[in-house]
Amino acid sequence: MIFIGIDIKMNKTIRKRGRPRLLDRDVGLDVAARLFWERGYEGTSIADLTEAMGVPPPSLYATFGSKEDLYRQALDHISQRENKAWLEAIQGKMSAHDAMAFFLHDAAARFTCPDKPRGCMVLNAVLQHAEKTESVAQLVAARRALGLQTIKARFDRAVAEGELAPGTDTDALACFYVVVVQGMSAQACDGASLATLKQLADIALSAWPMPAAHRQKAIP
Amino acid sequence: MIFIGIDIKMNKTIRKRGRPRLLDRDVGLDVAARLFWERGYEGTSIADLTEAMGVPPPSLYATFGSKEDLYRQALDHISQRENKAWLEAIQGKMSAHDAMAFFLHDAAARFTCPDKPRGCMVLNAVLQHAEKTESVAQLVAARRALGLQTIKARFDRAVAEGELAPGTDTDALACFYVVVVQGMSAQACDGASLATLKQLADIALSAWPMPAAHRQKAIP
DNA sequence: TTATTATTGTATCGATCACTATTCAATTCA
DNA sequence: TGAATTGAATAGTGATCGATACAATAATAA
Repeated sequence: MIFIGIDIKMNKTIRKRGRPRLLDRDVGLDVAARLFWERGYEGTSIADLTEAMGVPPPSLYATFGSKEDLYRQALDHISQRENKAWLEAIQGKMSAHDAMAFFLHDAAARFTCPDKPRGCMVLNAVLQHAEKTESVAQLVAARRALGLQTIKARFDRAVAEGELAPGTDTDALACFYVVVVQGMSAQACDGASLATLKQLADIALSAWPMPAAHRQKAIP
Repeated sequence: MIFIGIDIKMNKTIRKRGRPRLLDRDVGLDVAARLFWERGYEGTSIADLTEAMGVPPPSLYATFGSKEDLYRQALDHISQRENKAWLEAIQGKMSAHDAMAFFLHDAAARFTCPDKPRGCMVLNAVLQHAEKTESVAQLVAARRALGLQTIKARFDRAVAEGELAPGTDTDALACFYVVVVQGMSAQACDGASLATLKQLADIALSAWPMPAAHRQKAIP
């Protein structure tokens, strides 16, 4: 007899009573995330999802709830995988400048990875949308806002640590780099190459504010 | 008797024989453009459009063809209005730097105009989409590519005129500024203020390449 | 075994999608 | 005036949308 169960909190197990599920949750989320990433929320139908997962609709609904619930879970699923590296860089010990350099170049690489959809699943998602998709739009917008806040917090730290001049407008600077990565995502969707994205990442980094001591007019 | 006709090429007029049309073409395009702009292509239904125009579906189809045709025409309609100012700036006599400054600040103003949808109708449109929307995606992608090409051409001119150093990577530089305006559009959709967009436009302009004579390391 | 429970598989549900066949009304031309 | 022409208005088309009702199936519990 094969024991199948799910560990929940301290060795406590729950044995399933009824017929076992055909659909593995993580596999389903991988499939869903890929489709949503590629086609967007409105562009992905339940039929697309069930076909790709190889299960009938009731299985999908039993496992994930509604289409919106599935989208939310797929976002969480992918975010954990995609945000890990740059989040550690941003919140780690390297300088804010180096962290942003890593952030942009890492994004360039991820946005053009051959075995994934182009661009970012979140950055350009549900910007234009039907009224009935408002709640989903707010969902992704909140994630974008979280990213912006994370970067601003790092810049605030850089000001506190003296890397950036006191009085630096960290809101605007954070928004600038989010705008850059957001535009990079869009350009990746339009087919921009890794090389192009890396070049413009460097251009964006050249806008890094100089310490006050070294500030001067560029053109005499 | 009231004469109603359409002037076509040199005073030649066409008198309509049948029942006059209820739907004015330009009014319909204004309505359609606004809806597509706000909700995107997939997020706007024919029912939305006919209701907003106040005409039944057959009138819409008689005037504009298909939904995709209408989208294309609405794009043309809006593009003429929205692109005029910055296109003249880019192709006019002012320096490439000043033209880009105008371009970005004009975009910031247009993307946050209170009586229009936020952001740009084209820049963030149909990036993620269903397979059946592929032709529409290519339509807007081609428009974005045209904008990119226009800016690159201006930078090439700036190199030829000596404003930019010989050997400047105009492709990457053009892509950078397109990325910035594209990200600005996305941030505008997310609610960024005019002031914020203008600030980050200035940051983006600070990445403008210095003439070779004045180039130096920013941090010792 | 028998009962209980949960999930699968099938066949949808009503609503909405883009789109149109048909009929009626309004205009011009002869 | 009457015929021809053209668009409006009604009422749909089949397809697809997200989501489910229902019954057969497969597991555990008693």
